[in-house]
Amino acid sequence: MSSKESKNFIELIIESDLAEGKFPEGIKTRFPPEPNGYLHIGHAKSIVLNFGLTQKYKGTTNLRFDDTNPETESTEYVESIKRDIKWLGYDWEEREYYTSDYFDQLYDFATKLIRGGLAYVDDSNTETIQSQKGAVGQAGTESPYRNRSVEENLDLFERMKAGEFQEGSRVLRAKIDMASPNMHMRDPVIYRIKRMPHHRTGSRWNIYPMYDFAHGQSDSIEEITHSLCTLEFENHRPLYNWLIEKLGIYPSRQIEFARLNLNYTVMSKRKLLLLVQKGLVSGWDDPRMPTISGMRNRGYSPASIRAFCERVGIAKRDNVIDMSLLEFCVREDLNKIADRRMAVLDPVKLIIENYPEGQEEWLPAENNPEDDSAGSRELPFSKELYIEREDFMEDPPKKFFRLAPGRNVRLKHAYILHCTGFERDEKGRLTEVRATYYPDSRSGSDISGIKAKGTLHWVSAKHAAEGVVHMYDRLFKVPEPLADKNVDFLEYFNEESHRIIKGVKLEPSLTEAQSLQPFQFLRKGYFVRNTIEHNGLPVFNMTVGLRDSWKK
RNA sequence: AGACCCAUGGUGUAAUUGGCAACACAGCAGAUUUUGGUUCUGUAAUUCUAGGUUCGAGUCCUAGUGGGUCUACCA
Repeated sequence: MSSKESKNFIELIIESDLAEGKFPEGIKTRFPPEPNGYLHIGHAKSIVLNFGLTQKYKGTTNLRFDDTNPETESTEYVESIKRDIKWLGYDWEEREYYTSDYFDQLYDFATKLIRGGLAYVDDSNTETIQSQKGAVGQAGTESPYRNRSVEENLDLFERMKAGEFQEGSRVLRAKIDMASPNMHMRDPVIYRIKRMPHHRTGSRWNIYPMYDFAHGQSDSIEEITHSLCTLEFENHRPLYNWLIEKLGIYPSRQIEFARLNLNYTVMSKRKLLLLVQKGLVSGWDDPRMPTISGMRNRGYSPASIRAFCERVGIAKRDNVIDMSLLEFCVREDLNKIADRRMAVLDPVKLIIENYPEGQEEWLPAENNPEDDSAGSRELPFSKELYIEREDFMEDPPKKFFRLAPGRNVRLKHAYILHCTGFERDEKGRLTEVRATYYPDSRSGSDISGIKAKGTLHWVSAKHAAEGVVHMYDRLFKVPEPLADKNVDFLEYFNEESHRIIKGVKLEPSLTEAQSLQPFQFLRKGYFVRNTIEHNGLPVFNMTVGLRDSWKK
């Protein structure tokens, strides 16, 4: 593929493992989402990493739903997650697993710990357990229930499972070290009572394992060789390893990397949820959201997201990626695959004075200059056209290449024009531009010898289709809305992040566009057909603008 | 201020593991262009600080500084 052969630290670890002959059967990774929300670009980084690694080296990646908290999880999320992963272009084949499928094994693991004197049932309430936890620089105190007999613990745990106790009345704790400088080792809770139906196991269970007693064990059950997670789990690793060691199960290895942050947006599920709940966005799949579903509606291609995730790299230091890198990746891909079309977003009438009344001709136009196989289409041309309001200036600066009195300009795929005049209404608003055309300057057969500095896009007034365009901008007004802990990030919400433009003039072929089909609107940017219409009119979402090196 | 982790141009990520600090994005300048797009060329800008080891340190050691994570019956 590319010539750069630089490896990230995880690849280095894997290569060294492989060199030692550790995994003759190949490596195994997993992508372990909790089905309690939608996937975002940060998850995409993890998906691309996990699946990418097993594609590059030999191996397999499991999809595992980490569903140990029935309170927040649902099959609706399971479905959306599966859809997003597939859309990104990854296939977990038959390896679709659920932590809830391991509940029996996990229960056995817990009893094994109890029998080994390494876990105990604690009758203390939440507050007591919290206060006994101690503080960062100071040891905790041991629970009075810490030294119950194995028999009593077994009996109590069995009855917790049987549903004999109320929620919150008892927990199972690992017996480790209340004085450990690592808070996670101070007798962590590993099972809690929850009388609540689970999306897969129904009401079969009254107790559910905690993350620390489910994730690592599931990795082990699946014989995951490299369990990749984000930095905040670094402090959990000693516990992860302790449990594997005491249980004597497959030694999966946890490796942490820095999560993805993007400027001008937020990445946490909780904060994204807040935007939805406050009605600041239309939903999880709003095109402004950094969710996979939002980006899909925005028109980002799977290939561009994958390319982006590969370019950001994998390391352990906190990072904030420039939105411009994402936009670059999107343009890079769309430039190659998006058919060109013409659409006038802010139309003003252009009259070609010397073009015969009633005449029309159909001009050939290539669909994509970057791809000959994309073919061409025909564009209707006539005496009255629409051009972009901003493409005319009465008194232009020297570097303005567009229409102005007395100036020439090329109409893309058509003729060269000479601007002869314009009209404004009483409020000074431009209502019409007038010009003459050079009949022998037609694109492809230009023998006029006239040169024009600029080229404009246009749409024939008579043939134009009407449409609606949704313009999008960054979600927040500042690069790092979370940087100042004294300011609520919602205060930085960009009220102008969504703008609806009506009365857009579209070239006729655009009415046949497929839902989510990407286009480049010439000189404007990349757009996709929205999945829904607006009063019967086609709607297009702006994905990203074209790079614009014309600064005034 | 207990433990753990991190520190390389504006932003990210590399550096054959101790041997001339590079790649991408962004910026700037120019060429090409029937999209002010694409493409191409050029350009500026980098090893947190102080010691130490070494012929040689971005890399190893010590201390400091700065930042992150951790005290949920969430994951």
